[in-house]
Amino acid sequence: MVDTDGVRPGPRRTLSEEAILDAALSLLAESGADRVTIRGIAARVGVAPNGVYTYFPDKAAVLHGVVESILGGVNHDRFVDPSLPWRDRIEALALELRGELLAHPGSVHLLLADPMTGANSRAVTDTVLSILADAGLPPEDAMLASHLISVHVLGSVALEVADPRMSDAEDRAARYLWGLTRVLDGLSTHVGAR
Amino acid sequence: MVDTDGVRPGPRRTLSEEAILDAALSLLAESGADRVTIRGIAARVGVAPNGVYTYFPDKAAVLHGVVESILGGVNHDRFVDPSLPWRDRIEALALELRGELLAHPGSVHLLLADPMTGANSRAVTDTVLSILADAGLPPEDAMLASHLISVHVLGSVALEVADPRMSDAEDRAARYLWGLTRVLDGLSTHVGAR
DNA sequence: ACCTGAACACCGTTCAAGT
DNA sequence: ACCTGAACACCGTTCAAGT
Repeated sequence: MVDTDGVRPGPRRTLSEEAILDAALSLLAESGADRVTIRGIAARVGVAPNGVYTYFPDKAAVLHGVVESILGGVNHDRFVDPSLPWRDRIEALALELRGELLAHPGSVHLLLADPMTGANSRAVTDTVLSILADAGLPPEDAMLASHLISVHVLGSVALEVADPRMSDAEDRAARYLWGLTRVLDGLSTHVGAR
Repeated sequence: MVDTDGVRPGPRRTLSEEAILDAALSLLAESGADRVTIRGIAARVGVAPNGVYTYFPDKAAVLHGVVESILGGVNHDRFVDPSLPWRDRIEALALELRGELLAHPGSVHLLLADPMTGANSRAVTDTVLSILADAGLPPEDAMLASHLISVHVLGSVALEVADPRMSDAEDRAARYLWGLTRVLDGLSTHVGAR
């Protein structure tokens, strides 16, 4: 899950990349995105503030690792079965991603600010692209459709996290699905007219 | 445009809410969202760092004002003509909003983090709702559709600003329109099936 | 190679004081 | 009422030093 190549024993390596990311994730879950701080992480893993820089070059790299770690929790096997209708597969993946992002409030904003440049991010995109290819979309349209789905997932969750006005969780889930259905309808029309 | 009620003369009011917001906007345009700083604004308008707090209670209020100021630049008159096809009107408004947001890089993230709680934000939403009502959508569906369109506009621009991989501006605009067309197709299907 | 103490250049915000 | 100086409690990051 986590990139750990280049790790060679030095004098007492008390930590690991993963330990730092775990600390960052728990900070994210407990206190929100703006409390994910190099100094907070260092305190949680029991090291001086600058000790973190042995494992990551800067804060952006840590946040990148956090995003990758979250996206690593997605199990792709459940969406690759090509015998299922492509819309059901996209819908299931979109629901899974929403759940993963909502489980870590603040992670959406990290993804929106530093998008899609990691191995696990690409893996999700590749899964979407393969489903769309199964649906009969030519590669160029599949790219556009994949981007559209990313926009919907990330945009929806970002607004959902930020806006406390719609208090009922079930209503928010229904709204998410309603929008996703419109998007998939629009894509279906395009597939039918290809 | 800017909320200026409650302004009464005191001993030498050297500034105004608007002057502070203008400073914030220029900072946003020049240096990006994370450089929009209370201290930076204060320096630009020639006041001590805490002088800003005479005009705004905290930084969040300043950012809120910035968002409102940006959204105040949208001229709604061009989208209210009900004789035009509703899809064209939504499309024109969505393009206008994208332009406004791209003109101030970083503003999207402000909107995604503090959404829709100001007068100008509501004005944009109301315009969308009235267009959708003209299209024949019942109020409940119009709310869902309006939210879907917000998600698309904000999500698209956020990813566009953050991701420098697609370098050609024309390609990015085409991608935006492609996605918007799918969304509007999905809504058209729903309108037709009502 | 790894970790630390100390420092640098920043933040947002508060508070007492001056006018 | 408005503005300031000073301070508080933070940031990310660097650098020289210790092991």
